[in-house]
Amino acid sequence: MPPVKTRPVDKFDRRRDELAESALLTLGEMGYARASLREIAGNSPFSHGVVHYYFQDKLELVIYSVRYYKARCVTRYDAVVRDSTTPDELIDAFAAKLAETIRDEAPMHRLWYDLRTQSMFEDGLRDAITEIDAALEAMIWRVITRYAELAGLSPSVTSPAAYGMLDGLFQQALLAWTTTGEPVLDALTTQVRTVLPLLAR
Amino acid sequence: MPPVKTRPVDKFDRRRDELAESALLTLGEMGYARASLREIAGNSPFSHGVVHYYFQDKLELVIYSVRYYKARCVTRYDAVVRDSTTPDELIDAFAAKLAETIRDEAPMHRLWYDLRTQSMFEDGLRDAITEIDAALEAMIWRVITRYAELAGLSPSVTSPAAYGMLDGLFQQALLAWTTTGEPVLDALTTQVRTVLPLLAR
DNA sequence: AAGTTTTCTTGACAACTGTCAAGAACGGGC
DNA sequence: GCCCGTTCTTGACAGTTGTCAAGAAAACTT
Repeated sequence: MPPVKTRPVDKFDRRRDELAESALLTLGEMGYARASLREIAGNSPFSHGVVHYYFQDKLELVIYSVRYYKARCVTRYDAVVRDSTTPDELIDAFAAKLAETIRDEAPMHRLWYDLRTQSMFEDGLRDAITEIDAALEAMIWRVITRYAELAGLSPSVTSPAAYGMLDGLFQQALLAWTTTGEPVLDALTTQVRTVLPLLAR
Repeated sequence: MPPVKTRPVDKFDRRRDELAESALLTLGEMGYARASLREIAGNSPFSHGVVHYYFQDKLELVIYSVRYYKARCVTRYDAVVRDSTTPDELIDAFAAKLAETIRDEAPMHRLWYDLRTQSMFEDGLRDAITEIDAALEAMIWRVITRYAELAGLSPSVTSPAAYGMLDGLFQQALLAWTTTGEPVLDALTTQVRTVLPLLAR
């Protein structure tokens, strides 16, 4: 029974985070299906058996890991929303951040899409994925409403629709990035500059 | 050496199609990673060993199968494009077809998204996926340009952008469909009615 | 009807998977 | 020093995987 209350409670949690960080490396490189626990542990300071000391099974590790990552993610554009003072400034900053995160964190993003897709096949993933997806939608909606506000307009689409469309563009860019590389990021930037104004009237 | 030229050339191809059809059943139900060749063969009139008589390996079977399915797919909206005489008629027919295919072929669609995502991890899938994706984009573009034409307008976004956005909405609806069921299709229909007019001006 | 080629099944292979139990190593309190 | 709970490693388990070879069955040719 690992999670006893003796000693610092977070010592245990800190190891979980450490495991999660290693797991994300491997998961982002190989994807959910091909990333075995031995491979994950191999890219960590620990041996493969330790996983079951800190997590009940592989699924719990994966869910914990993606939650651990996405927790930092959902505030990615908050500074942009806060600091922009004109519609165009917001668009440019938003588009730049989108491109930046594809460049810097592509493995994490493709892992996210992998897990989200797997959740259509595997029930155990569904709840966590649904929850994170809702947080991402809210994150995008903050950008949209702020844009509309700065432009003196109001959104022309619902929150889910705005998220769906922008997520589609982002995913498309991510896909192209893994094959084509850098140039697609300019295309993404251009697309966002064209599309965002359509989402408020 | 199976593919010899003796006898009807298509006898061989016909079996491949039959295998593909069975494979699609299992792949659509379990996803790419969890659908084993034994399971695939189990849902077919054949035994597991026959796969390697008609295909070099699992990847070739999967690629052949998804190509086999998508070949029928990329013309799905052509009748809509051809027969619609007003912008609103086109939108309604298009939205209805989108909802219909989610209802009727959800397993095939989630398989498609599964494979497209896996192509970011597995090089062997990349080429086939890229090719199919381009065909899907072209299919959507025919809808968009026809809509603009009927409305006496011209598209306000590029072909990739239009595909990315609509694909995002579709994927979102598919995801919600597997958890929520029927009601999400109305939402999709509404979204398309809102969004399509934004794509021409 | 016999022979030949195509088609399919069976059974095996090596590798890999998640899981778990037994015990070693480590840590701090006496 | 010793003890005891926590932490980690090692090695094994049962099951699954893609692949392939040997040969049975079927189809076709002559």
